[in-house]
Amino acid sequence: MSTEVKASPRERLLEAAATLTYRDGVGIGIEALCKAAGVSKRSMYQLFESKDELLAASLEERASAFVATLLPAADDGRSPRERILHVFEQVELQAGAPEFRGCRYLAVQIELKDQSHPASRVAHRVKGNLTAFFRAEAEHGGASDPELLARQLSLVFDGASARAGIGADNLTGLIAPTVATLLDTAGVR
Amino acid sequence: MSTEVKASPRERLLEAAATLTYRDGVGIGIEALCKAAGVSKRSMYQLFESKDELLAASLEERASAFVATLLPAADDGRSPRERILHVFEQVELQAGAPEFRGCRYLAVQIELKDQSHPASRVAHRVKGNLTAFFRAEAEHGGASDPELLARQLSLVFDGASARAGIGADNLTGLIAPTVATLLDTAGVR
DNA sequence: AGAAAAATAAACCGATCGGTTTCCCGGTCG
DNA sequence: CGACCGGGAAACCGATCGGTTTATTTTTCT
Repeated sequence: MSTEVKASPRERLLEAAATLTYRDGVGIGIEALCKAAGVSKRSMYQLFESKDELLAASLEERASAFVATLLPAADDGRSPRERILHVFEQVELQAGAPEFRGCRYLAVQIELKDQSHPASRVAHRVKGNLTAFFRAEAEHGGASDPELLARQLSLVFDGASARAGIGADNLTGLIAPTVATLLDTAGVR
Repeated sequence: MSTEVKASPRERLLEAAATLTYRDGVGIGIEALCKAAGVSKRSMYQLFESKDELLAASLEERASAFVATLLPAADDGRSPRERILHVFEQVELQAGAPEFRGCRYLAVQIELKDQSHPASRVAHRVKGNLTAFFRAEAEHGGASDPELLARQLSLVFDGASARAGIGADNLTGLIAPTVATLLDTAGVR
């Protein structure tokens, strides 16, 4: 029993940053982050250049969990249509949790406004990857216009998670028929 | 020519608040708002109880312009389908402007996170009104499930403006076919 | 045990936050 | 003229911001 019974300061900081910025916004203070992580500011600034970099790194680290949670396994036997629907089933599932606040990557970009901010860049990349997944599946599924379908699905993804995040809609019975309609129209059976 | 050659301090404050919070976020300082409005903090705090109330009031005031810009005239001769499409044409138009940053009401709610914040409540109401418009038109247009269609359209509205606002998509050729697909499926010709 | 390295807590920095108060100037009255 | 008064400029308040530094403790290594 030698391997990592406890998380490293770095991991704890990334975790705290991800959790607290998601709940309270990027305006959360460094002091609060360090306190939550049980790490001194001094150590934090040896591990990260700045708050901006910590924020960007925490989004980066969460990216793998993001895709792991949403995307289906790379080679499961299911059809492109089923694989796409799987993503939205996961969104609806997450939206049920009371602490759900929408897609963190969208929220960070909206809060920061500055597209050149390191964290905004990470967020932009992660969202680009999701769109790329949709496009690949759309192509594989024989969509009439894979690029269009991918953009439509990304739009629905962001719209759904945003509206659920602000409590404007609980998504029940909304996502599945909407996505199905788009898939049908695109010719993805 | 006696009526309002210049805006009142109150109007200037509301305008400055709307402009600056839209560009820089709700974290913008009171000092900057007052400076931009050409009003002293002293006067500002005589006109508004707090920053929160100023923010809420500025959103409230912008609400009429919001609906005036997006919604068609109440009694133009067009069909429900055309009236719904009109809204999204306006969104696509606005998204072309370089300073466009997505729907301000959605942004405010995401930034504040607190749903009980006065400004969040105003935002929630305004968005509810838009959904109500969609629902009314959906009913009038004979949609098979007006409530579902209204939620779908709201979802597309928020998704589209959010993604355009963060520079993830320029919406060109995206909204019209998407909305048309939803309208078709709902049976709104 | 004792030197060396690392990590902590906390003081500190200048700047800014939302909000209050003081001061002072320019009008408008009697 | 002189008393008044609204409002602007700016000082001021305690709190917090991101970030640095000091001093002390804890850990590690020999």
